[in-house]
Amino acid sequence: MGHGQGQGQDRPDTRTRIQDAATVLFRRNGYAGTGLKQIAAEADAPFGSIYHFFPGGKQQLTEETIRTAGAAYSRMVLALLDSVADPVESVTHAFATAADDLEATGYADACPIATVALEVASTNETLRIATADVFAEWVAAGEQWFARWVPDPGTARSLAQSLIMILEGAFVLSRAARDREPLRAAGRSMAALLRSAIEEAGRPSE
Amino acid sequence: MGHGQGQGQDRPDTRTRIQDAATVLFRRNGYAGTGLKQIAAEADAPFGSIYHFFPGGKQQLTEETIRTAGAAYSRMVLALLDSVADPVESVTHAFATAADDLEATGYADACPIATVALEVASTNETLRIATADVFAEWVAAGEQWFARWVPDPGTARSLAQSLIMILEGAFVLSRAARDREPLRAAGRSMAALLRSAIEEAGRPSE
DNA sequence: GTCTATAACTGGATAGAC
DNA sequence: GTCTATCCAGTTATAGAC
Repeated sequence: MGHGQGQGQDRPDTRTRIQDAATVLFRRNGYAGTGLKQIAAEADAPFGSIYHFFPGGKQQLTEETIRTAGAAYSRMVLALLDSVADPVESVTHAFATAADDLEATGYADACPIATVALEVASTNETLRIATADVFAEWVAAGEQWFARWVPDPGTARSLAQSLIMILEGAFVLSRAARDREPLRAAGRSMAALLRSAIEEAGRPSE
Repeated sequence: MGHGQGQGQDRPDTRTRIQDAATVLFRRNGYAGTGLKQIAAEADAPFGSIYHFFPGGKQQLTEETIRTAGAAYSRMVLALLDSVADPVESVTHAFATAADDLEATGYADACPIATVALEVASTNETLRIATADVFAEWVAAGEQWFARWVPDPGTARSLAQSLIMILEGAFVLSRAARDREPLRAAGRSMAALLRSAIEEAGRPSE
């Protein structure tokens, strides 16, 4: 090993730890509910390091967190959807997994950006656009995924939007009730929606 | 006119103004993002009146706001659903109205409790339960409404949950993008879901 | 019951030592 | 680059005059 960024301990660098801590805290406590001092403590980093790595302060840290966590979440969900061959079973399995994961984390780890998205929608234009960009990427990725089984692009897009929306809404209800049932019901509805769309595509001459 | 609560001006009493202001501000800026001083200013009430009428402070004010606004929103949506005879058209019309209302308010006035619900789900047990109670009442009311057209109670309940979830998720995406399209897509999906359920109920012997 | 002043604390942001 | 001390505006909450 040379010198420089060798840490002896096997942990990420300060900048990464700050961003990871911010991701966790924003997801659980929201934007206004999370303090920079709290982030520094959770990251085990000195307070000043936040402004060293993120000169734009809380807004810059939050924007990078939204975009990074949003992209990571998209990859995670797509990998989950690709782990099952049949599309309807795949959607059902994805919602069931989300329900179990949510319960396993004490109903804390749902969507990484939804709380912040609602908080900033009317209060911070820069962050609002960041959340909008993330959702737009999710819809585009979902549209590509559904296009494998539903030829009409408009239908595929509508299915992708619906999956994201019903998942987001289910997260709200499941977290509030501390109950997996809403997420499971969401999975059943999304499966039904996809099944109908595939059937519809099977008989185009109507 | 006698004496006592005659105000000369025709405006609600102080307590009501405080609660109304809190409803508006929580909906737009969230729980942590709204200060009591801001609420007092918006209500045109002295700061001390908040603690006079709500001795439990911010938490008590928020809890009463969640429950009151939640019940009012439920009545509003049900009245909207009852304004059209055909159930599928009714659902479509309700989502279209929500989309237009959201756009008309600068994408600010969506669900009155969703932002707060996500913020408090992991941080304040009293408020988390208040939001859960409101959502449970919404599901129960929706179940009764769908039961008029779908005999199976489980299906009616699932439809009610799905409507609320897809509406909540659509609010998140529409507010983030400042675009009515997600809410419109949500309306189409919910209409499709209901149509399938009604058809299913029409041929019970399968 | 109305309203003001202030206490006690936490927020984001900055300056500057090392 | 790391870390501490501090500033000032903001928060919730309370005390007490009127």
